[in-house]
Parts: sequence; structure tokens; C-alpha cells
Amino acid sequence: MNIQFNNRDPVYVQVVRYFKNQIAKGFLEPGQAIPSRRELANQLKINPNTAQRAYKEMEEEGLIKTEKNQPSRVTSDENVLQDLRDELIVQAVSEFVSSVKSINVSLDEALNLVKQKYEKGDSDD
Amino acid sequence: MNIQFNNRDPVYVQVVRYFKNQIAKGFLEPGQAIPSRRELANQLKINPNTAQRAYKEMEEEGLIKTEKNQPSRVTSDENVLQDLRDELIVQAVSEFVSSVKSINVSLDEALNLVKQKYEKGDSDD
DNA sequence: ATCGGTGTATTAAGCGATTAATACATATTT
DNA sequence: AAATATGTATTAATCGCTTAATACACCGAT
Repeated sequence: MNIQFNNRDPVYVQVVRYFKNQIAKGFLEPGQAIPSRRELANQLKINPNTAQRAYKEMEEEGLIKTEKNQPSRVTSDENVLQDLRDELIVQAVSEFVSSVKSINVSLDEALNLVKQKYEKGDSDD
Repeated sequence: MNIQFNNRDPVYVQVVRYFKNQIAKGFLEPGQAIPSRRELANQLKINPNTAQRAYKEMEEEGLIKTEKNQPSRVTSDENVLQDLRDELIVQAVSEFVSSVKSINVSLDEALNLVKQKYEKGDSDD
């Protein structure tokens, strides 16, 4: 558990993003327990309410499930998990294509650039 | 001149983005005059200071040049114009590759998705 | 039953950034 | 020279959102 916070985006957004990526990668598996609000807050040195805010977002999106007096768990609904990954991808693709199109970058050019960047890429995982 | 404002990003940012795209596409050519602050404000129904803010950003980036009592003009510096387009592209590519990598999307998959989206794409130009 | 842990709700505080109001100096035009 | 239009600077108001403070209800273990 180690999040590199920037001071650009809200903390709770960054926390959500972190968990989404972890889930999408499969590092967090279906049904797996995640830390309590207060514990997460301690680990990350953030306010418990901020942790709660993040968990609430994920709860509303169906990513995690919470039962009384049990640790919240990653949903076991495979559809949701599949959808999550898909949504992240679709969003990334949409933004990218929209951007390059708006400045008249050809498809070939775009593909080449992606390929180069991907292969060369400073891995940030 | 027609900008579709969202209420997500600051107005001046959206104005800058609009002009950048126009320039990157070549719709605004080197040396071409652009509206005065107040005129732009009238057309877009925004506060003159917001227009000024946008122009100031562009001025600082070297995209436009302003001489006393003359309309601001798109820079004639071809280098700047080339750099602009390059920067927009690099930024888009970086964000995209970073996103897909963070959720373990393979290069091939990414390329395919871009291709599909690009070709199918609802043109937003 | 008491204590410590949990999730949750409500409310307030704080902060940052955007937008707006206003004024000033200059230049061109009538 | 008066009027109008320009760019610019300074300051204030506004607004939204994030974060924090606090309290409540629940449960399990001691």
C-alpha cells in the first residue's frame, strides 16, 4: 500500500483511482478484504472521512461491498470487474482519439506514436 | 466562433484549448488577427477578464503576440506553432499510454481499440 | 456490560481558484 | 480635444469542493 499523492487532484479521487487500478490489474481479487476506513486513513496519513469518501464512491459504483461489521470486500461480481476494466479502457481510448482527431493527427501517425511510447515506456506500474 | 462550454473546466482553460486546437489545425494562421478581449467576451458571453486571462496564458506561451493598440495576432514563429502541435500530441499519447499500461492493456489491444475508435469515430471537429 | 473496533451521517471549516468589478494608460478617430 | 476602443493591472467577491470534526448505531470480544 503506497500511493504517491499529487496535490493536483483531490485525495479521495486518487485513492479511488489507486484501488481501481489495483482491481483492474487483478492485484485485488474478487471477494478480497480491504482495510477499514480508519486503518486506511492511518496508513496513508489521511483523514478517516476522506477514506470514507473514497470507499463510498467505490461502493456506489459497485466495486466494493460492505456488510455490517465486516471488512469491505472487493465485489465478487465478475461482470462489474470486467466492466470496470472496460470502462477504464474505453475512457482512455475516447479521450485519446478525441484529442488527436481535434488536431488532425492521422490514424497511422497516432498508432505509431502509441507504439513507440508504449515500447520505450518508463514503466510506472 | 462557437465554443461548447462544459461546466467542468474553467472557462478560460476551455477558451485556451479552443484556440490551441484552431491553431494546431491551421484554421488560425500565423500572423492572423484574433478578436479583442472585449469583443471575444461579447461573442462568447463571458466576462472580459476571463477573455483576458485566456489571452494572457497564450501570450505567455508565445502563441499570440500583442502590440499596443493592435489586435493580438497568432505568432508568426513557425517553431512555436510546430511545437504546439507536438506538445498536444505528446501529451495525449503520454496520458493514454500511461493509462492503459496501468491496467495492463497490451500494446496490440490498445492499438486495435484506437484504430476502431478512430475509424468509427463520431467526428467532433 | 464494557470496551474497542467498525460503518455511516451531518455539519462546519477551510481553502483555492475562478470570475467579476473597477480603474488606468494609451492610441486612433472623429 | 473628446470619444471610443484597446490592453493591462489590482483588488474583491463568489463559489464549489475537499477535508475535517463530531456524533451515532452496531457488533464482537474481553
